[in-house]
Amino acid sequence: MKKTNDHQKMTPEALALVAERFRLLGEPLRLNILQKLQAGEMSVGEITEAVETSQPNVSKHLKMLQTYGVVSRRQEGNTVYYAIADPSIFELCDVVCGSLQGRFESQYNKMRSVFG
Amino acid sequence: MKKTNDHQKMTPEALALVAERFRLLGEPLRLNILQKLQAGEMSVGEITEAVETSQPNVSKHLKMLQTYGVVSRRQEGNTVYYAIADPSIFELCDVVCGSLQGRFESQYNKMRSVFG
DNA sequence: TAGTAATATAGTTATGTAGTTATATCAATG
DNA sequence: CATTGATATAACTACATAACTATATTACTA
Repeated sequence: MKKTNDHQKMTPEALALVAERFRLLGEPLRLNILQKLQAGEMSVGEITEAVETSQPNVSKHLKMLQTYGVVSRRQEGNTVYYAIADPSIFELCDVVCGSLQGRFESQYNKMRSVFG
Repeated sequence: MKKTNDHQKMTPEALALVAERFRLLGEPLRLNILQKLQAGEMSVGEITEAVETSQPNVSKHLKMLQTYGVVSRRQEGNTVYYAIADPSIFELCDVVCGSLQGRFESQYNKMRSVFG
């Protein structure tokens, strides 16, 4: 695992692709769907039941996620199963969670140093 | 460094916070600004010159980035300097870049296996 | 082949936000 | 204290998109 850190050389196109990926993950419902899928493959119906919105809405977001290669689609008879295709998204979530946690902790410590 | 993988237990609020962070990074101009700042602290004027848009637009995005704790703000006389406050964003970019690269490579290999 | 179930698409509305121009704030300087 | 320079805010426009309802597609089944 080597560090790259050569972002200075990112072309505008590459930058747009990265932004696109972030924007894809920047919707609570999509994150929610991905989170449910982390336990394993699910049908559209199951997903619709798990997250609380309409089935067409779920289908729309699933389509986006598939278009960008984040989930895979498998049809079996009448029902369609989606699954995580790119597990790196969970790595991303972990990093963000860590960052947010650190942020809240530092705010907490500031409060402690004032009140404690 | 331990693996968490307990996303099942994420509350809707936490999920919204994570999505918010992704959305913040999901704008090419903001990513561009952050990329420029990776070299070190810069004034608003310098940033405006580096990325190509109006100064008010830059100020607006800088404000968002600061609000969410991604950059810090330091005023010296008339000019204001911004700097990266949360380097984890570059880690995020690295992960995304790796994922995208893998995706293109696999498509490339598919093409090769068809045409080659 | 008619009917039903599962998923996808179309069309619409409402909301968010990126970018622009004009203006305000604020600090230095004459 | 008027002016200039640096940054921030306000008001606006244009566009993207999330969610909804209605409908279409597709596969199974009686």
